[in-house]
Amino acid sequence: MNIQSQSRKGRKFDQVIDGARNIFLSEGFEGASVDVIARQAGVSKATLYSYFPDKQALFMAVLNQECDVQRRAQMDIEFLQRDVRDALRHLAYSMLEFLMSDEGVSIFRVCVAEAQRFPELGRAFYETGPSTAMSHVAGYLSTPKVGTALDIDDPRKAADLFMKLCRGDLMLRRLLCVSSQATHEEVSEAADEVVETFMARYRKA
Amino acid sequence: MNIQSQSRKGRKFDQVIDGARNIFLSEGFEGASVDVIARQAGVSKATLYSYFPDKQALFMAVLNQECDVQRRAQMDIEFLQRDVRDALRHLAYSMLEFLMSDEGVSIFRVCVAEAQRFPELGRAFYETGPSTAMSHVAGYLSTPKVGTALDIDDPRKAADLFMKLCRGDLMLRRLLCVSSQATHEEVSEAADEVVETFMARYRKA
DNA sequence: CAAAAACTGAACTGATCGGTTTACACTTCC
DNA sequence: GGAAGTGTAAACCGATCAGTTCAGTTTTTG
Repeated sequence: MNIQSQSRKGRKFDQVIDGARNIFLSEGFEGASVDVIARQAGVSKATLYSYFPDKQALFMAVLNQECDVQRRAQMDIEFLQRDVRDALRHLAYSMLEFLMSDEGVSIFRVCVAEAQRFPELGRAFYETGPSTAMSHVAGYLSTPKVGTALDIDDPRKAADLFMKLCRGDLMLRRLLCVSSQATHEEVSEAADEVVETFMARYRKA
Repeated sequence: MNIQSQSRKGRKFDQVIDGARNIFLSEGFEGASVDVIARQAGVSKATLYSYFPDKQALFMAVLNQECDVQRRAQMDIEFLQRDVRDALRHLAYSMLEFLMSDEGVSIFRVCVAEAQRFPELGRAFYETGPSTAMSHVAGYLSTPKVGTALDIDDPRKAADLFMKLCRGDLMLRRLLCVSSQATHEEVSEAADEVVETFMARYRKA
């Protein structure tokens, strides 16, 4: 796929990352064995170790890439044009869709689990994920258009509220494997509730 | 301490549980070695295995006990008497104090991390922890006294909102080891914000 | 086509894992 | 004081772990 990585790092680099992601995200760091990763990647263990000095480096490489994915998956631009309520609804919906997806849940789970063991990891995840998402939301909430509809004094605090509203019981149940993937209806309903509460908090006096 | 467990299960039962809790909560299931647990507990490995058939049973025993602690740590009763705003503030503060404590963070971290590997665990934690807490809050929000101050149609949904408001950026940063334990001022300020937003959402029309 | 580079499979190392066994010591209680 | 019950330390087991080595095969490249 990636020409640069193929020429610089060998033909099977992407395979290794993909296999490692699958295993790490479902088994965690300690739970994932290098032999299993190599088998899943369709690659010999020697090849794997020609790319990465050790298991920990491979782990960090996988999660750094996942953080980038997360960052790139952020909001489309055209929603800015819409009516404020519609824009917020769209924002809440797409955020919930990501948070509730298999990938979103897995990344979060692993990062929380290993944050103590790998201090850089927790910080990197927080900054590329929740923190930049919050900044984007705060940026949108600072636009004049939003100012005409809502009375927001502290956009960062307001953005924090918006994110909080997205992380409700639905997500908690997902994280703890109490319920499986939510339906689109549930997500949509949750998004409605997010917007309703948010606008109630910041409506013009 | 516990006479029953001493007589039934041997003198060092509580030591084993305590040591195991320390190690499991900081290292996770896979990361914790039985030898280290035994050393931490000040007990021989043979003794440990005379109490528990295997590592997994010990793990579940520790976390079942922790779930009980969590349940018992729930709200005092006398706050019901107060002014609604004060009561909610007290509720938010004590909930935040627990969520942000070393113990609260550790339990949550481990349960999220191992929920996939131990399906019963995630459910048990959810039900003894967040779910019963939410029920208690919902119960309070259904009282006539609250009804005079707020216009709540769906107490469970309102309780979910209340919990959501408690799990904000502050807790996320704690979970991901971005920042260490919060000051009482930060917690107190966060509790104020919880109440303000909650009452704005459900104030009488 | 030939040399260089990438990859393979399998054997291997030394360490650690969960769990068992053994031979011995300390309490407790009749 | 002598069992019976409880705990200990350390050796031990087979399995698995992360990581290395190597002789040989495949792919790329010029």
